[in-house]
Amino acid sequence: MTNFTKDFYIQKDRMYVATDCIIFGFDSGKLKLLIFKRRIKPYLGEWSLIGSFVKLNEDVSHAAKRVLHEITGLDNVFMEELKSYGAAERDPGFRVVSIGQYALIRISEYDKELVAKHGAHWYDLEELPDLVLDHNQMVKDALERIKRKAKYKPIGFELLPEKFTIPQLQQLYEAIYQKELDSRNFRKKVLSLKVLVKLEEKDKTSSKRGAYLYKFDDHTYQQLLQSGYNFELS
Amino acid sequence: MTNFTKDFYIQKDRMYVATDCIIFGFDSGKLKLLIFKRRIKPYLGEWSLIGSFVKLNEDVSHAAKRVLHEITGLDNVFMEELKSYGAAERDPGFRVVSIGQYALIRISEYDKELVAKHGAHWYDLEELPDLVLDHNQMVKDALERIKRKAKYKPIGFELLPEKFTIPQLQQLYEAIYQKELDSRNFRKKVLSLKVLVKLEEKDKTSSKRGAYLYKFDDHTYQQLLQSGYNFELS
DNA sequence: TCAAAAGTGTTACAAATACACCCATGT
DNA sequence: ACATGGGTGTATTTGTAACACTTTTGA
Repeated sequence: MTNFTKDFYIQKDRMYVATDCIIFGFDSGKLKLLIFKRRIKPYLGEWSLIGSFVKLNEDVSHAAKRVLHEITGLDNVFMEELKSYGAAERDPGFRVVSIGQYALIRISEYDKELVAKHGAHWYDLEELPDLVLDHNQMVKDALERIKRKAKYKPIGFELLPEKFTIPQLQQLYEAIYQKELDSRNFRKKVLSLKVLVKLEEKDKTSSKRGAYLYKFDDHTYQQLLQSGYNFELS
Repeated sequence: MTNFTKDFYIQKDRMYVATDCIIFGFDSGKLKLLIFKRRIKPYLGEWSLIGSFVKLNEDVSHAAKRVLHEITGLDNVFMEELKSYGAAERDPGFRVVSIGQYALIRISEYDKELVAKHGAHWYDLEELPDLVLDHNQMVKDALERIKRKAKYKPIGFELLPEKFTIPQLQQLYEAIYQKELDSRNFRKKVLSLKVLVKLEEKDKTSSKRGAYLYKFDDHTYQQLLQSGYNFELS
């Protein structure tokens, strides 16, 4: 690198870049969020999303995955950038630009010990406490994103166990859209998409009769995508 | 701020934060992009999006507006965050996280002298040259965003003059969706949305008969939005 | 036997698509 | 008078929304 080039960068302002994870789960018919009580200053004792500063030699997306892994023990989780939070005064400590990333995890699979160790808790979305900084706004933005995205991408399945029942799936979409759906229409539509595989097994945890379990068939879904198909579910 | 707090930040990595603007226009039935030939190192002489480093005391969104104003003379332009580009090695000079922002401008309104002064040019989207760094990817991502967004938000009007004809509007949507639309169906649908005001004037630049000019009625649109309306145009 | 959730079809309505001709005007 | 783009209507298909009863089974 020439001196000229070096000068070009050297005179600019450098700042912290962080990433905050908005981690969603789904349990007992409700959307949940994983937040934690901060054990260090600043904001000791306050509720916060899970985040981290991005290291100089680390991709932003990697930082988010690292954080998520540290706290849940999970890898290969659905995670996507939400947006950046770049107001100059958002963090009174020092200038920090944060990249919000939302993750959808199967709530049954996370490492409970690890979560407890970090002082993290699953909260009902409706009963969220105040979070530090602009973290409540991040949650709100993430929810809206999920609501919209669920209409054209099968992201719902990321929140369910690998095997799930149609009523569970419906509950999930009702939680996301925050409105009730007609079970006949929902079943008709979701099955017409042809991306569910019906299993022989039944799940009897929520009824005596039991409901058939299904699996999401990602392979078929990918084929549909390539043939110009547009997933849609409302 | 306590010493503890200071320490908390001080030991972290600081990096440059930049913003790059993907500036779209629409002219002669085609989508255009405003790019410029760099006049300073690094990448002297190469084509690039317009961008800037974010200053320590400046909102990220403000930096983007500043850049856009510097180069086009325009304020109050539709601009929205696209996503961040945060790969560790994306800029070989030094670690730079860039926030991509896309803007839709009325191509008739920009300051031509200013644009020329900065070495900027409007390029047909299909004939874009290679751009520096990951800028081509940014353009691709922005186009996809616009394609999707145009289906549920009336962003198209940001690219047209205040007064426009239905055929112009259709051409625009054909350029965005990259497919031809049926003029009868298009007209029917767009008029059914009730957000266009028909004027008495005609535009005769593209036909002898002339086509009626319309204006977008943002007031009515805002009312529709609040009553739970969902703009849709395909 | 009864309570509780699972599963199933049909009809009415709305929206999307496909499709072809006349109109107005400047040259 | 003719070439060019502007403007209009209808029929068909497709998808969405509304709606109620029977089935299964554990307690």
